Amino acid sequence: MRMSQLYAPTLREVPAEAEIKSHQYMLRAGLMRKSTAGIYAYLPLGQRVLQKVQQIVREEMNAEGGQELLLPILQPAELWKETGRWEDYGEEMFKVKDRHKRDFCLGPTHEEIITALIRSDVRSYKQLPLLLYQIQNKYRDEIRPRFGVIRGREFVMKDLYSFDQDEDSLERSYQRMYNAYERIFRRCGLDTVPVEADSGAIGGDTSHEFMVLADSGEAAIVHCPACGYAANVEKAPCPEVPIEEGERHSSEEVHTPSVGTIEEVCSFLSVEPQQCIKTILYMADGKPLAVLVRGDHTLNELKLQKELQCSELEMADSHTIAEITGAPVGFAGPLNLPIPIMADYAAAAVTDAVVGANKEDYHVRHVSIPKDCSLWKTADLRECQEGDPCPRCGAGLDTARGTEVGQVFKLGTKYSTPLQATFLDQNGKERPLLMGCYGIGVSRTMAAIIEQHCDEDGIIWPVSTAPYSVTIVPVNYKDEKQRAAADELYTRLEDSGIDVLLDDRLERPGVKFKDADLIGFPYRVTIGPKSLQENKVELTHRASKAVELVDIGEVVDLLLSKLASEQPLT
RNA sequence: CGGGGCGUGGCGCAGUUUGGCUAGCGCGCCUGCCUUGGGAGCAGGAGGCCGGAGGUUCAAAUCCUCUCGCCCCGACCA
Repeated sequence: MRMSQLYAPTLREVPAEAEIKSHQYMLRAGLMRKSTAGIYAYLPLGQRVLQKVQQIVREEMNAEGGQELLLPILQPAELWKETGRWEDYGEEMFKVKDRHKRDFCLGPTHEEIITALIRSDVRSYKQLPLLLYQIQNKYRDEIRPRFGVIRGREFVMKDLYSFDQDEDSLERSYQRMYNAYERIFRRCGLDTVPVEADSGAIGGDTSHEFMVLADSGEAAIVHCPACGYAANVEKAPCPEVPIEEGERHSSEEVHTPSVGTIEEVCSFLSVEPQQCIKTILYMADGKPLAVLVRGDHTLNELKLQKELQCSELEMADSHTIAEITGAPVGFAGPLNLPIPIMADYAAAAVTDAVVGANKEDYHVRHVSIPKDCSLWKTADLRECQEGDPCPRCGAGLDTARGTEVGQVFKLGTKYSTPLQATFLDQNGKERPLLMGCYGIGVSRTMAAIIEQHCDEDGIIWPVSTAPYSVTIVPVNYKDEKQRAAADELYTRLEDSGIDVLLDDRLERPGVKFKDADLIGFPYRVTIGPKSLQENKVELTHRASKAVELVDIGEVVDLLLSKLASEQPLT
């Protein structure tokens, strides 16, 4: 490809809307443009990268026996109603109506549609295991699209669905995918960490997320430096805390005028946050409930929801809080509350606590939660945090942030049962299929690669995902000698199968160098007047900035070997 | 949805508080000259219903009302 023909509009200035590097560079390097919030058009360079990532995904999926197919994006509501997810997915689903007023959605994922597809055609254990996948656009009406393509409303995703006859077989499918994911991300040049994860709206029991560690990441994870355990904070369990016999104080009400938050209470009463108890009121399936968490802890709604087994859970509004506690927000407490009280293990063990008094501008101190409160139940309800004991080995956990690029789930029969996807086993007995699903956010992966591979000048593509591996930059394309050398080298590189871009623009060299660095081609061949007299060209490695003078006749072979050695083997 | 902010040529912004002449600046774009090893220089030029709709006024980018969009923080998620 010739740069003069390529539609790659680069920007000198950083678009105001882009906060993080990957977003800025994707816009500046001309990889994509925004259409509307969370929706992007991919320009030729971006599309090439996307295709490279997809190709890696394809190869690894195929290597594990996956078969690619293409599924509808526009999906009928009926299927989603059968699994209950028409409601469960809620506001996040793009819903549309056709001219007959029938309900459809733009598929946020494809479990329903693929299960419905295979249920009529898969009848026997002899057809199993079956691994089917698709790479296509998915739609989620995110509350807040963010970070460019990292959290878009339209995005490219690969999903593979596995169908097995028993748990052992499902476990094998799961392992194959897990291993394939490690290979895929390695080939993309990504450093990922697999973490134990909650399965959220997709469902199922076992799940791992593949995280790219980044400060800009939206997910918080904990990991153990001692044994290697790693999990999403939503998932990591916190231990039960033994209740110790503390010194018995008699509780007393204290006047705490307009002292609402934990910080205010602590400084006002000179106590530590560990001694304060947050009383949070929730509505679970319409019924009120109070939850106690220690002041230095964060409630984990996922854990709470699981413990309650409710389908709808939301914090009570200020009106409800006032009605139940008799006090404005900020003064709720567990004493004499007319609703069930659940306590996190750690909160339930506090024997000298400060709690809200259910009375405006009053708190109560020296409260023993185990003795003075009538708790309905105690459970693990808080988010794991730095320093908490590792659930496997007990060592102190570290925290980090990450962007999720892939997730694998064992779904079991969550979809096959309601959708009646069954097969006949060896004994002629009808059984539901055991399913797994395995997603990779392809467009998000592209952004994650940039996050991990960039510097002040721009992107530094790994060879495996670079839009072009090599760019040829003649310092002055008007100069006949340089032009002839550039053209010839361009042809030879193309002939040898290298993705090469010739910057034949009549721009000044600085402009071309800047663009080359910004777009991030792994190698740049500079053809300049001085070295050309000795039949040499400069070969610059984008990542290391190392420059070597190479005999023009040897460039192709040298590049071929360099490119090959940089592609991670599988 | 709650809180904050922003909509002015392709990009980045000024002008809005305190209404007033042909609405500016930098970058990019076009033409010519010149230049060619890190986003050159000179000259000329194109391009803007000031997000939209109402209103106030002799006069609105500027004031008022409504509306649409975008960005950031939070609650949700791959």
